[in-house]
Amino acid sequence: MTQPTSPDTASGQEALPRQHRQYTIGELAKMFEVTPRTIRFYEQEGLLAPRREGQKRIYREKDRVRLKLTLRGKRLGFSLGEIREVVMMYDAMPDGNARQLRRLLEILAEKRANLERQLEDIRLMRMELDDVDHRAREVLRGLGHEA
Amino acid sequence: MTQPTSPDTASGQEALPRQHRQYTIGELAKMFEVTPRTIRFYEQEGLLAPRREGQKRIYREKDRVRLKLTLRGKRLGFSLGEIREVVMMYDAMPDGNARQLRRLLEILAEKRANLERQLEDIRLMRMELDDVDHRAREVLRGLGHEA
DNA sequence: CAAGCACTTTACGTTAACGTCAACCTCGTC
DNA sequence: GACGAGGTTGACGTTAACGTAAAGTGCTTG
Repeated sequence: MTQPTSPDTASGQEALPRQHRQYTIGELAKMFEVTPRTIRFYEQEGLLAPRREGQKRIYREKDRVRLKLTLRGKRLGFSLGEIREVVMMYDAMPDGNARQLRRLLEILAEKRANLERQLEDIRLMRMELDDVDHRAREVLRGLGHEA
Repeated sequence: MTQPTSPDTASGQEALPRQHRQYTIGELAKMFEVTPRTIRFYEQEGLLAPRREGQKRIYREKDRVRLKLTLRGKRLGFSLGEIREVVMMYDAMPDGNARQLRRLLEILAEKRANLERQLEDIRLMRMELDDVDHRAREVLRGLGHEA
């Protein structure tokens, strides 16, 4: 278990304004607790596009943020394809045509609806966990009082 | 698109107290918008254990609830294995020994932590969606004013 | 009774998201 | 100059969660 650098307070070189900070694939990997393989895979899937220095990949702040968003999306159960849809359209926005933008708004509405349902699911599951928890504690109390 | 019966207001035979209501695999499938194959698979994975009437599976209220919880868990990104852990321990509770119960409480704590992180993720992603949404609308407004 | 429908089991196929391994560069350093 | 610690590109393996197809059972309906 090598201590991963906090992905948001990333320092290492303290004095560097994180704006210009660059990362190797291994650094990013440790930072987010994924493997380099995963990061390369995301690139292959069109989610990242780091610059190259010779053969090596060089990640900049923007790439780090993308990776962060990607992983957050994954934790929420979105597929890489879905994540790509939003992330890429976001990038293409400034010069996007109206149809593209409207399509983007549609997608966003979908995602949002999805999130709302998840919120409700979480609320319900919390209540159920509470319930199970209470019962379990009561049974435990009972066991304590006998034999 | 065959209208699925609402899984919570399930009626069909109006006058039956849902306590004793029984379901075929197809009914449950439509109700929750999954395929029979999925339901059989969940059984094979130890998440359901319907009674048999001859060869056919007969689902009772308890089974329906289990399926509902299972699907909710899935929407929250839990694996079938994780879901089974909780659901099975819940069932084993009344006669569970102390070690089992403590283990259950541990698992519940884990799940809960997971949910809390998801809540935070949702909060953050909402903000980002809001952001992208605003930008997109502004760009659209801009396009409207020219050409 | 034949047809059709819903159910059954068995078994192989598929997809997403990586893991794993081989074979290769390239740098700093001992 | 050998070496270890990083990096690189293939290419094949793996797992979860089903899909799909084949072949059979059982009811009930024209």
